[in-house]
Amino acid sequence: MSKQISSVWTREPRPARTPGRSREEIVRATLDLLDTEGLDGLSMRKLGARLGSGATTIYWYVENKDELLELAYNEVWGEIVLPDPEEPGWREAVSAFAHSMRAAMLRHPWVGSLIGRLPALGPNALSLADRLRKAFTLAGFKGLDIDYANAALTAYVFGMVIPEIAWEASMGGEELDQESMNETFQKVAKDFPDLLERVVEVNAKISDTDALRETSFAFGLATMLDGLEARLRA
Amino acid sequence: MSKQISSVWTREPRPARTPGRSREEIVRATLDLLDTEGLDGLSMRKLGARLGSGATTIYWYVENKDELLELAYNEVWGEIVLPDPEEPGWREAVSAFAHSMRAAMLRHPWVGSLIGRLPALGPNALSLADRLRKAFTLAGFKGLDIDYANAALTAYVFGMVIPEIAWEASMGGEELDQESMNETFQKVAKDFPDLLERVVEVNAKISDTDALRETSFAFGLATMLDGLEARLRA
DNA sequence: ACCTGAACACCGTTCAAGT
DNA sequence: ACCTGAACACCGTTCAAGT
Repeated sequence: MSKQISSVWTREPRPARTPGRSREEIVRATLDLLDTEGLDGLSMRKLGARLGSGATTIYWYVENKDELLELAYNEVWGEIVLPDPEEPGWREAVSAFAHSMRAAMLRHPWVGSLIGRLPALGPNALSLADRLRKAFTLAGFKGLDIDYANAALTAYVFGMVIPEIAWEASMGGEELDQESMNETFQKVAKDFPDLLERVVEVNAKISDTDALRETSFAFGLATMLDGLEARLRA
Repeated sequence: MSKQISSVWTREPRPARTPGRSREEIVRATLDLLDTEGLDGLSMRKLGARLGSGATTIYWYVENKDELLELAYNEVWGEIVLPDPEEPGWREAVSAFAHSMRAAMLRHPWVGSLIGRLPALGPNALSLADRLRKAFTLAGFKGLDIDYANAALTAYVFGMVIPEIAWEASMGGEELDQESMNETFQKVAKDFPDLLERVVEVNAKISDTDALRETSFAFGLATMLDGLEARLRA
């Protein structure tokens, strides 16, 4: 028993006699709290209250708050769908996976702050990695390239969605109309006239921010997949 | 004056008479504290102590802690280098940028938790976006494709490095030898024999984790750039 | 085996008061 | 104009004590 990574998943879980409370129940409440009140809204005391127990009861089921977050994190991974790559072809399967991953992250924006802090070692994350590996193997990748392709694709999704989440958060949940958007940029980007002009121009042309983001996501995804296909031919 | 995004950069800064203390000095101290003690190590009280003042003095220069973090975040963007794309060609310039961005993030791992929480509206981020736009314009991208290319590339870098940071953090600064690495995975991935076998195999072959990560980064970067070039030809 | 409340050592932020 | 300390409303976590 040498040094280990600190994670819920490296510890043996409690036998889970499940008398009244259970780890399952706690995770569900945690997810609830995170989804409604965000990462800052989650505290052991609030969680305890929601479970009708003392805050410190939770420490019986979980070593600390980070473990709780790892458990919740794992649930998000469980929501991501990867279709069977045999049937529609690997590119379609992987593309659907990417969109599903983006949707899951946007549904649970608090993951944006977790990805840089907690490792994804839960069964759901590993299962997905396993299936993604199979998709890329089927595509024709060999050896380490399978893992590289894996990493590259998920990295792209992470990297697109994480700043999306930050953007959403900074608007505090309120929709920003086009005018105040431009006002903000005028203030912020006044030393970068080219950039500013560009943003105002785009804003004028495209009113639906969500659609723009989706298009941008699709562009980069197609680009990444094209690149992967090119590597397959080489 | 309609609704604005909440950010340091949308407020007029203090006149900055700079008698004793200054925003500059505070930002430097903040960076110091973040780099040595991490995001959790930064508190207004500790920062005040480091500046030889009361904790609440900082609130004269900054509205709240998030603004402080935005200021620090901006500094990191300032460290990223983007070579003149005219000279070595856009692909080389953009590639150097990506590596420089990764290096800056690894130097300041706390950014990993910020990217999903704070918008990057500081002058350094905008200046970089401006220059990156120019590089992609020079490459031959037109209209919105310039912005899409921009987003895709930076997303890739973000997405690769952020989990790298999480991984590093979860090892608590200690190097993990190969054996305990395998031990960890055996515990965690016991339900995914293929994945497990693969990881152990790779670990046996490649001892230098840093080098593996760099290779993986280079692979995805090349893939993304290939994809972008393909789009240019289309 | 499970749950509790008190207690400890922290937080960010407000604000009246000082110079 | 700038800085202060006290105070408020929180935190995560430990631990002796309860059932």
